[in-house]
Amino acid sequence: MLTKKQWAHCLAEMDRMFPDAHCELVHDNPFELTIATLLSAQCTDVLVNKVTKTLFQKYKKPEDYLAVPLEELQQDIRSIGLYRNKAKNIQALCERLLVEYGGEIPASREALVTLPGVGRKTANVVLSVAFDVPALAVDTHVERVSKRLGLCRWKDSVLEVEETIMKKTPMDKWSKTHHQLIFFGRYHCKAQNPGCPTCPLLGDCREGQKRLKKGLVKEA
DNA sequence: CTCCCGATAT
DNA sequence: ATATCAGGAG
Repeated sequence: MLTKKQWAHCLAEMDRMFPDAHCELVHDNPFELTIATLLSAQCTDVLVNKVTKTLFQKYKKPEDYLAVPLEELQQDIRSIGLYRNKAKNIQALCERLLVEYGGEIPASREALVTLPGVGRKTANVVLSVAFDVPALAVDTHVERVSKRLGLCRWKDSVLEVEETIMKKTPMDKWSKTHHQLIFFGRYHCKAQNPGCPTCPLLGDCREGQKRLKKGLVKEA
């Protein structure tokens, strides 16, 4: 497992690698961010942004998503994948927003996770990005990077990963660290062919050291 | 645990 | 051909 000193070094290096890490889901308000994050499940944010560019011109408010047949909304987001579940969740979400929350996205995790299609990860994204509430969303990148580094255990659940990172990171850096871990996972420590040969974190990385001993890390 | 699912990279 | 992508629900 990473020591405190090693994690501090990782944070410093990621600061150098990705000083402007940020949310790459294009949005103008909490409602749009919630829709975009819901759509982003098992899909690249590039594809999500391509769809929401036109989607957010057609649908501005919850009422707009409920004014069309389900099949029409499905077609509008078809290229995203998982489009039947997502379209159904969006309409159910909008219905609940109008009935329970005056058409606005609630700013508490307890309320957010009760919304259709919104789990803990999406709730944490909305909380931290839209409402500036301390939270740390663990997505596929954050989970993979944390486990490769040895920041947490391989067997940890996403909730355990979240708790571990929060415990080991100052609260005022949760949001920045969250986005830096995503950028690091997306652009450097990729799922396929991780960039170990040029990685500034190789010396601290559990998986990287293992690969090094196996001769899998060739010099750049 | 399985299912949902199209687009893209490898 | 196969793996992966800002997951969530049953």
